Amino acid sequence: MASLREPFISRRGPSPVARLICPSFIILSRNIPMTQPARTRFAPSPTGYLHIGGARTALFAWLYARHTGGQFILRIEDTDRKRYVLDALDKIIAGLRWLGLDWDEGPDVGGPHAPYIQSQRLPKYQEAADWLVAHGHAYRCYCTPEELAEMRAEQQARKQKVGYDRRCRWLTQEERAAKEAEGRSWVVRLAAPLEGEVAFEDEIRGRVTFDVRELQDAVLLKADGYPTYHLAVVVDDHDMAITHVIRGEEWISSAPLHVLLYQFFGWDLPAFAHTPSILKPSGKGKLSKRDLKTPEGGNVPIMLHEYPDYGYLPEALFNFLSGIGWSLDDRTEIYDRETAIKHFDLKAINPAPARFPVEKLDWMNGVYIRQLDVEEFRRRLLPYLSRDLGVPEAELAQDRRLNPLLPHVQERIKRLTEAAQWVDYLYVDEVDLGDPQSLVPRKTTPEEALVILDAIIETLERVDGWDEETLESTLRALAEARGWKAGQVFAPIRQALTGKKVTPPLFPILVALGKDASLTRLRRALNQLRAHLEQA
RNA sequence: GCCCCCAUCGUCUAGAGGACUAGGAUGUCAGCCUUUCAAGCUGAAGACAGGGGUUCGAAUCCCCUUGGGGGCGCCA
Repeated sequence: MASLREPFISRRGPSPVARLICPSFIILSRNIPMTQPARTRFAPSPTGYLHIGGARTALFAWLYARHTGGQFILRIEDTDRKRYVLDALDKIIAGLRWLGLDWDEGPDVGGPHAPYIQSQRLPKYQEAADWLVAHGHAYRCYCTPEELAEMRAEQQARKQKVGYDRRCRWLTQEERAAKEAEGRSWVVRLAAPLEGEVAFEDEIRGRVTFDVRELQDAVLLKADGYPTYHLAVVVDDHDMAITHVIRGEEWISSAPLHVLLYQFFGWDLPAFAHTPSILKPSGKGKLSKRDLKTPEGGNVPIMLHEYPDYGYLPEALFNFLSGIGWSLDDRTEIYDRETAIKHFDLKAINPAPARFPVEKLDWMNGVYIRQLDVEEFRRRLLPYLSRDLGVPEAELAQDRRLNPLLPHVQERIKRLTEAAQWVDYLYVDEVDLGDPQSLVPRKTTPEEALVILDAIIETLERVDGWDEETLESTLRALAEARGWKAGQVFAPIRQALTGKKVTPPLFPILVALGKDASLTRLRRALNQLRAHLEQA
């Protein structure tokens, strides 16, 4: 039996973060020096996609590893075979990479503690479970799911506490032999102490204490031979020499279970940090992977892998996410990865749950878009433009008409998906002018508009040089000469060229369209307005 | 129901007993700029959940209440 323990002995000797915690009394050795490189991990389960709250937990774990110069590990917790979602893993990994998180060890990159997929580590958990049973820290439970359901129903009916009543814990050797002779299948349950306290020191919240009487004899090994989360996480975190267990606050309740397991195995305790959850924008409940699409009250997606599609920049999302529950200082909102790494600290995380501040994300994404140099903006934008305009990307890449417009589009959008609406008029043969009345500027009669349009066309036909400066000075001169306000001249042009009343600045549009196309559109508008007037 | 966690502008946050007339950001509103819309600039409104303590002094420490969140599975 001794040999079974062997694989679980720390490879690194006594950990500097050691905490010895026993029921009823607590001995703590505190204060991990910042200089200690941390090994953190993110351990998603492919039972669903990764939601944005989970992504932030991953982000914090990554930041801490990088801050301390340690390692970040990706581990897949796929011990639930019933709820496995086929494409979840791919989407999770793609999402994390897109966000800019990289791992030093993981299922796809390997590492000294491979495999990093729990379903491939089954013997380790089984050995661990056997060891616990052999040492009296766990026992086999032969109850069937039906029996347990019945038990729970009775407890509820009698308004008793609901939970496993430990009936199999007290079975005699003979009774056990009989159950096994029946061919009953069994699970392994933790034999939790009957009284005392378990406590651990949370990096974010300080000491958290539980009365062991609140604990259940939790299942560690399922009837199918797979471990539950509780066993697997402890065995793997120890085996992989994780120094800081960083996970969502929904795990606080089961943390004492894990502390007990460390203690039973005789392993050094890692540091724990339970990150606050991110609540739905409404504030009602935490974000969940069952929420799928966009949260109520917002048009922002919940699942990480959908963010690219919605036109968000990874560096913007990174910055944004890091700012929920943590802040760089008392005034800096925009900062890059390196700066975040430099300043990050688990202890500075605000333990209070936070709503998902939808509005702030769009603002920040806009800031990042504007920060891009135009070439980079163009490169990132093209796939979106292609998709939203229905124009092949190769064609767009050749299209030089886009160039004069790009800086103006960049200044106007918060998400890359909004770009198409600012340039779509370039990709139609004839613009839909709608009501000819829209060609008539404010405080202008239709007759006067006709005159203006006519004058514009005549002027532009004769203009020498088709660049922004020339066009602007020419048209302004026209307005001045005829006693029109600049807006009276610009508005009909905008409408004629784009069919819209809100567009990027006019002169870049004229340049983008070119002289011929511009004049064609202007003449067509003139004709429509004339026809409209004659009809009236 | 029981246990655990949490509580600063609408929202995200700074604040670890005196530097607080509570700072920043977002959102909102107003003004400037202006060819539309943006961007930018300027300004305004806007918070320490309530009640008890401790202290010369509390947003900061303690207790209670209230409110919110999480957990109580052979799910993670």
